[in-house]
Amino acid sequence: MRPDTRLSRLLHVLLHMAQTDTPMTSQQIAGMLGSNAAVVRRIMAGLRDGGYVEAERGHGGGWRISRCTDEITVLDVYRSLGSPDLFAFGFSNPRPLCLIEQSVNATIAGSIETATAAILEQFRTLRLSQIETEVQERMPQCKRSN
Amino acid sequence: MRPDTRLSRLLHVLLHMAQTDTPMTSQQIAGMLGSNAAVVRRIMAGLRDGGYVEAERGHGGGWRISRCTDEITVLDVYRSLGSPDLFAFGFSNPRPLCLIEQSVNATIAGSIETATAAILEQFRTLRLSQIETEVQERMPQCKRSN
DNA sequence: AAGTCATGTAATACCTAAAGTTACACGACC
DNA sequence: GGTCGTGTAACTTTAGGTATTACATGACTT
Repeated sequence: MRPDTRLSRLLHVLLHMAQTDTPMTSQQIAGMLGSNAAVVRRIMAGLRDGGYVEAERGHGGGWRISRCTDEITVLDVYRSLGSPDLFAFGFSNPRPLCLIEQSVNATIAGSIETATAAILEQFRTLRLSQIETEVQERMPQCKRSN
Repeated sequence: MRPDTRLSRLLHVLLHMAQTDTPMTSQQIAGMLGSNAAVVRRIMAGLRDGGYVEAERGHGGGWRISRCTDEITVLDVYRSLGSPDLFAFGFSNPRPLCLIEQSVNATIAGSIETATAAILEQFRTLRLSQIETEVQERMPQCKRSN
C-alpha cells in the first residue's frame, strides 16, 4: 500500500516557511515537494483552518507560517489532516457474531490502541523547533562553526 | 484506504482449526470469513511453508493446524504473511538532498521504529492460547459453568 | 481406470484512498 | 483590465489487498 506522505510533507513545508518572511506560493512549494500546486493547497487547508498558517491571494501572496516553531507540535499537524488512520492493518468485520473473531478483533484492537497512544504521545511532545534543532546538527562542519 | 485484514483473518482461522481434528477445506474457511477459497489458499500459503499448518489434497483433505496453540505467536503469523507494512504513513523521498527533509524523515522514522518495536514485542509475546483463553471468558454464563 | 474432491497457482478484475491533473471562480495587486 | 495567487470541484492515476475464474496436480473412492 502506498503510504500516506501528507504528514511528512507538511512538516517539511512548515520548516521551510519558518525560515523566511516572504510568502511561499503553492507553486514554489509544489516544486519543493515534487508535487502539484493543487495538491499543496488541498493538504494545507487544514493548517490554514487551524490558524497555523495564513494564505494570501493576489500579487505577492502565498503561504506564511503564523506561529513560532515551538508553538506547533507534530500532533497539531497530524490533527490538521483530519487524524487519518495510522495503521495499515485492521479487521474486516467490526461486530462479528463469532466469539473467536470477537476475541481476535479485541486482541488486534488492543495492540493498535496501545501503539496509537504511544505514537500520539510522541507527536504531542514533538515540536517543530526540535526538528529545526536537529537540522542544525545535520549541517556540514563548515557551517556549524558560524 | 481499506486496511489489511489478513492477520486477523489468519488468527481467526487458526483458532477454529485448533478446535477440531477434521481438516477444514478452503471452501469452508472462505464461508467462515465471507471470502473466497482462492483467497484463503493464498493467505494460508505462508503458514503452510512455515510449518504451522498442513494442507492435504483429495477426498477428506483440507487444512489442519500442526502445532499447539501455545507454540504459535501472533508474530509467527505476521511473519508468515511476509511482514507487511504496519503503518499507513511514511515519507515519499527515501534519500532527500534537503537537510530539512532529512530531519523530518528521521523524525517520522523514529516514531515508526519506536511504535513498530512496541507492536512486534506485543506480537512476540501473544500466543494463540491466550486468545483462546479470552474466548472462554467471552462465553455466555450458561456455557461458562461447564 | 475413471470420477470426484481438494489444493496450488496464475491471470484478471474490483475497490479504496492518496496523489496527480485540469479547470475555473474568487480576490488582491499592478 | 490584466496578472498573480488561492479555493475548490471534478476527474484520472496509482498501488495493493481482495474477489473471481480457470485449470493443473494430486489423493481418495468406487
